Amino acid sequence: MSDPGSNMCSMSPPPAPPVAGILHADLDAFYASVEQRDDPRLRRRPVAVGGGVVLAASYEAKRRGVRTAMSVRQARSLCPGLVVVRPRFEAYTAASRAVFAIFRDTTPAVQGVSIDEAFLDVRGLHRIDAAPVLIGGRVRDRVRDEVGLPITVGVARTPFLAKVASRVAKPDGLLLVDPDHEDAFLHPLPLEVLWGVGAVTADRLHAFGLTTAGDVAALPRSVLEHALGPAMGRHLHAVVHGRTPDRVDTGRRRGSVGAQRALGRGPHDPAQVRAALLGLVDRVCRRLRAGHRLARTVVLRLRFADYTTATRSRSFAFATASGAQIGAAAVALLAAAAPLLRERGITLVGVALAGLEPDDHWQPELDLEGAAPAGLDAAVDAVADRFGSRALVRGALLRHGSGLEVPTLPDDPEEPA
DNA sequence: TCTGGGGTCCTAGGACCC
DNA sequence: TCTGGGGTCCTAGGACCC
Repeated sequence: MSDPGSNMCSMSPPPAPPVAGILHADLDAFYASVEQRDDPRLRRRPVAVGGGVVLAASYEAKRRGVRTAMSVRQARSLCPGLVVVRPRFEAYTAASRAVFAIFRDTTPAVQGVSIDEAFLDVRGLHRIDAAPVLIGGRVRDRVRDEVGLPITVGVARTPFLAKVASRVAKPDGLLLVDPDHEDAFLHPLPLEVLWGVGAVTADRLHAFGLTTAGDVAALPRSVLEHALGPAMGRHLHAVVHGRTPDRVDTGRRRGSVGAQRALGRGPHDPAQVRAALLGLVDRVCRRLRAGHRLARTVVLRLRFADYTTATRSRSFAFATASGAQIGAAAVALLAAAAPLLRERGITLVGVALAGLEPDDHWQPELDLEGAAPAGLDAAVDAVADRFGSRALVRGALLRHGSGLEVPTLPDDPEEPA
C-alpha cells in the first residue's frame, strides 16, 4: 500500500525541543490556610478543619502526624494543642474563585483539577511574556498578595510531571523539572509520589521489592501489566518513562453529580433512611438543573457497619432531571436492597446521577412558590395562561422536578414509560 | 487507620444485536 | 441447528484522587 504522506516526513522541520511549559498550581493545606488567613489567632498554630473527621490540616498539624481523613479524636491525641475549627465552605468557594481568576488572567488554557488545584498551559506565552518558571513565580506572588494564601507551583513538560513536581516542592514552593533531566528527577523518588499509585498498588509493588520510580522503570511493560492489570500496568509504564500527554484538557464537563450522608452507627429506621435519601435526591436534582443537565442513570450508594459498601443502579430510557422520577427510582433501589440493610446495618446512604447530558430544552424555573399540591391545578392554569399550554407547563414541572405531586391533566399526552 | 463528602476511571460478566 | 467474532449497553465493584 503506497502512502504518499510518508515521503513528506523527511521534508517536515525537525521537532521543536521540548519545553517545560505546564504549571501545576496547588494551594497548600487549602481549608486550613483560609482559616489561618481569616483568624490571626490560628496562625503558626496546629489547625485542623473538620467535624468528626479531619478535612484539612495546617502544616503545623501535619508535622505532628495529623492527616486528612483521620478522626478528630485521633488527631487530638497525636497533637494535644490542636485547634479544630468547623468548615466554612462558602469561604473556601470564594477563595477558590479568586485564585482561579488569577489563573485565567495568566493564560486561557486552564484545567481545573479540584477546588484547590489546576493545570496551566503557558507554553505559548514565553515569547511575548516570560519563561514558564517566571510565570509560575508570578502566580505564586499574586495568589499570596491578592488572596492571602500560600500556593505551590510545579513546572514541567507534562501535566503529570508538573503534578509530581508540586508534590515534591510543597509547601509554599516552586520547582522546575528540566525536560533534559526528567528521569534524574523522577527515578529516585519513592513510588508513592506517582499520581495514580495509591495504597493498594504501592503495596503490590512493594511486595515485588520495588520502592522507587526507578525500580518500576527497570521493569518491562508486560511484567507491570501482568502484576497490576492492563490499564494500570500501561499507565505506570508510561509514567515512569515520561510518556504521558503534554497537553492540558480544558473542555471537560462533570460526568456525574452525587450527594451522600453518614448516618452514624445504627440501628436506623427504614423510614428515616428513606427520608434521608429523598433529601439527597432533592439536592443532586437541584445541582443537575442548575447545570442545565439531564441524567440517564441513578446510583444508590450504601455503606455498612463493617465498612463494606454496595451500589445499586438503574438507567432510564430517556435522560431526566425530574425529582419525582429520580426519587422514585432511588426509593425502589433502596427497597430492593432492604435485606442487605437488615443484615449488615446501614451507616451511610448516597445517591449519584451519571450519564449526564446537556438539557437542550432547558427553561428558567417556573415560579410556583407556595403552590400547595392541592392548589397545583389552579397554579398550573395560572402559569399556562402565560405559556399557552398546560402540557408544556406540566412538562416543565416534571423535567425540573418541583418535588410536588403533579396530577395528570386531561389534555396531557400519554405518560412516557 | 475504626473512617466525610465530592468526584474519576477501570474491570468484568451478561444481555443483546449484527 | 450449530457456530464465530465484534460491538454496545447495563450493572456492580474497586482503586484512586482531593
